[in-house]
Amino acid sequence: MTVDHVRGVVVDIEEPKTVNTQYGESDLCEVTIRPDRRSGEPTTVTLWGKWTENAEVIETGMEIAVYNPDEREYQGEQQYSVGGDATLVVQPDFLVDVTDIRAWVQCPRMYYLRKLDGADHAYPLVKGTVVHEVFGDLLRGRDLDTAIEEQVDAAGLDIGLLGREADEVAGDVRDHASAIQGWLRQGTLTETDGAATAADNSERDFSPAESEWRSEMTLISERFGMKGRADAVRRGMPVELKTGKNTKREPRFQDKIQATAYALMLGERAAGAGSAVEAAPDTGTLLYTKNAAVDRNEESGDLSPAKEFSIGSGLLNYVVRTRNAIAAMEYDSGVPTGYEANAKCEYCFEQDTCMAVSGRLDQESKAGTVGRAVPDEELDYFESFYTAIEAERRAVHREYAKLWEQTPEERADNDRALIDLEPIGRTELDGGRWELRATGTGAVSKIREGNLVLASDGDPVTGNAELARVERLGNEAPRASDSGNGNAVAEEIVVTADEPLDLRRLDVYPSELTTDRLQNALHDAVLLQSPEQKDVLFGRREPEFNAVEETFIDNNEAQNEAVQLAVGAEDFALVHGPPGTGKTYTLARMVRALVEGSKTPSERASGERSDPRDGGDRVLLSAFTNRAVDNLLEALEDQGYTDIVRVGTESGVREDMQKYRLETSGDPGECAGRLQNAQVVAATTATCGGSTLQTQDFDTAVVDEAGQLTEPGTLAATTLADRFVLVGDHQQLPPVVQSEDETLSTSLFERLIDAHPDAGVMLDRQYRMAQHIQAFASREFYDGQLRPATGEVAAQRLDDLDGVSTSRLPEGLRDRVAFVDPGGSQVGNTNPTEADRIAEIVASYRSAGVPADDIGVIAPYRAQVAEISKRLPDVTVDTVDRFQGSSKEVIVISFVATGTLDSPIFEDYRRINVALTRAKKALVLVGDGDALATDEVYGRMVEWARG
DNA sequence: TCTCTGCGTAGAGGA
Repeated sequence: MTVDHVRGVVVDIEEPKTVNTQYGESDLCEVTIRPDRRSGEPTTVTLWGKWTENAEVIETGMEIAVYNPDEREYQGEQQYSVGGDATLVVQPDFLVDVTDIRAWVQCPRMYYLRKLDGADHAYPLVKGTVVHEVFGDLLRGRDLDTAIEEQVDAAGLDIGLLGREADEVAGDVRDHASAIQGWLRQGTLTETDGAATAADNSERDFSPAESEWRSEMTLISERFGMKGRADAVRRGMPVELKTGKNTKREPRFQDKIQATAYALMLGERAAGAGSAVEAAPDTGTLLYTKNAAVDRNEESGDLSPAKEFSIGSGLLNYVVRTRNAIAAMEYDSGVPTGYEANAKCEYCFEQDTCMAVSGRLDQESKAGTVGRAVPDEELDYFESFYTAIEAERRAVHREYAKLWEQTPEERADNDRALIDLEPIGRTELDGGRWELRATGTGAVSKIREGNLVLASDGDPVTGNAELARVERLGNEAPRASDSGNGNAVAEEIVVTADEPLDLRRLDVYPSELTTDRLQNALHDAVLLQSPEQKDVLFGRREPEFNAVEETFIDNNEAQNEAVQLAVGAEDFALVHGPPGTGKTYTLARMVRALVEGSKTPSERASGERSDPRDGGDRVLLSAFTNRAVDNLLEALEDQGYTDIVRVGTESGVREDMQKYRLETSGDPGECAGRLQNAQVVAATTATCGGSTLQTQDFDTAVVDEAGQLTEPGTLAATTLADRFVLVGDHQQLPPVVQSEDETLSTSLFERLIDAHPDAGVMLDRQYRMAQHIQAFASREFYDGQLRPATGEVAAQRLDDLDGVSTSRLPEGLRDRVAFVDPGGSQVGNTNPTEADRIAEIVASYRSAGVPADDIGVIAPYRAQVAEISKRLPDVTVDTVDRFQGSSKEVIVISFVATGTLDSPIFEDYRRINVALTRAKKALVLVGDGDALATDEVYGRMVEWARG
């Protein structure tokens, strides 16, 4: 029997050796694996020829897979060898980007520098991007002039930030685009059978046949652990557009490698279970548009920018071996050592960065080093965070595995996808995008409106798949066919995408963007910040403050002190804001004080005031979520401050804050000017880590909800400013971290507040909860220091609401805090009996006159949230995590668990702190009293609630 | 094995 592949964990590797075979001398290396699909008997895999190069980087413990192996039985044992048509894949679960393979081929150092340093804002990049967009438009049959005009307009902000003019860029783009168009016409001519003439191929009727061309194809390979996006595919063959100059006759090697990688993945799609190498297209095309642009201007002969090259098994396997080298190097996810370089450094444009990074990290490098190494504690810090971020990257890679799960059980368990959708239509939108519609089954998934998803015709890996944005996940009335079971709700699903397809499945698109930005923030903070700025981060110096006498808020001492501290801070200030303490109001007041203040803290301390337009701080306002950023803007607006620019995506920014949103398209000077002249810039931390805001700097960064941010996440904002203010509550939810690594789960806010308690102020008066509701949280989480701000706050009750009478409530719900044990039992992550009871409880409050809008239901699991929502369509029902930051008059909490509390969700007590402190006037806990009593803290909570 | 938001995706070029 032959198998299409073997896969397993490496348990032993022999030294490579050279042997004589019937074909002459050959290298071989024997690797022993413990296969994961067999009984666990060790199996020998022999690597032949060039595959032995990979043997040098393979370590025991790594996983390898061999496709189409030569198989033979030797002394009763199955043996496999990699040579001929077989392919070796090292660490198949580590997904390597095609552009990373390209970088590695240039120089392995380049691969690491890209990862650490991120992209800079450079004209060739912006121009290249615009040309690529125009290329895509031409393939979609659009008119050249319109395409250029629109795409240059779309890049307005980037062009403006580089100080360029639209006309100038349009001219440059036209040179490239004309070359493409000329070549496209030429191609159409030679391939159109006889009849066509040059005249027939006028601009007007030129339109590449749909079947022949496919632009911008997303490719994800399970088999090769590789992903990327091809510029275009023509008759199944990859076409890559290069806007750089290449004066050589031959295509550049790294460009060939890039196109070959796409060819390999196209081969995998074509091959089915067969050999991807054999099925791969045999030709690749590289379009060097600058050559043609130069030729045209010089009126020299060759107008064709295209260089074709043949793709053979040698090149395809080289791509796989390079990919393997990267995956193996990433196995221990260590900081690059500096020894990776194997290219010529002499002409390298990254030489300066390369030497600087090596110098800072105290490494040797072939290119040499500059600068002094950062202190040991910083090296340790860098290393531990680098490793932790890479562990997060691994977690993202594991999410990709969901894309190729195929068994019905796996698919049913997959809450990262919406499957079995029924396509109901598509519409072409302005600008060439498509709106795709389908009806869904109402299944529970992580996918939400606004998310970026992979939309497909049913199979996201081998089928037709496109990145898409979820526009609507609306519920409709149940379809007639669903009326029997009563709980399946058909929903209309609307997405937008670049290309049309039959919408049958949506998958969460696992993006490494966050990990990339965290890595960049770490690099910027440790390797680029000045030693003085880093002193306070590494505990070498206490943060300094100037005394500020001015009163900013006159009815709340702690709030006033917080603003004074922030205004007087030379390095940083910390504001600890427990639930309902007016954190957002204080923050807005603080931002106004910073903006109005004079330039230096010492000047501020002496009370001098200069013209706010040129004297005040330039402030960066940031938070982890778009919602938190928009809440801050709302508070600023409420206080009459509107000199704000909000940077972010259209789908991320709340409707009423769109008026502040920075337009990224339009007149370059206007776009850039708006950003550059803004006194207050607001954006999520992820956006702060992006290239747009990297062009900006600020006097003060103010970061809200800082307790929810990882340390590098916070640094993405703080590295853009001279000093920073962190506002948050480390007794509420910590950052969400997917990997086991604990390094990222403590926020910078928490670390600094522990290390420098004097640099922080705790807001201790809360304006939200009745006395009895806040009592438990105050005692358990805030040392009893959290108090109601006024007697009115303390004494508030439901009867205060118009038309509400608690006398109409059942006995057990009349107290401000109640506990209900409905019986029932946990089913998966739901508890239907509890959901029923919660629906009854909510109905009681409704009968007593409480509007639906004043009631909120909180559950630990999404599945239970869905269960309750079905019964209460008019009431806000959500997870604890998503309820953080808001509040309701009445809160009902579902605990789901029965018997024991063994789910990890109950381990972090901060989650219950958040849930309990959402209520203003009434709080009902619904759960299994016995299960809750098994834990000390939950036990005390039940005691308190039973009152 | 539970919580989950971000980001125009990835790639755009320089010598």
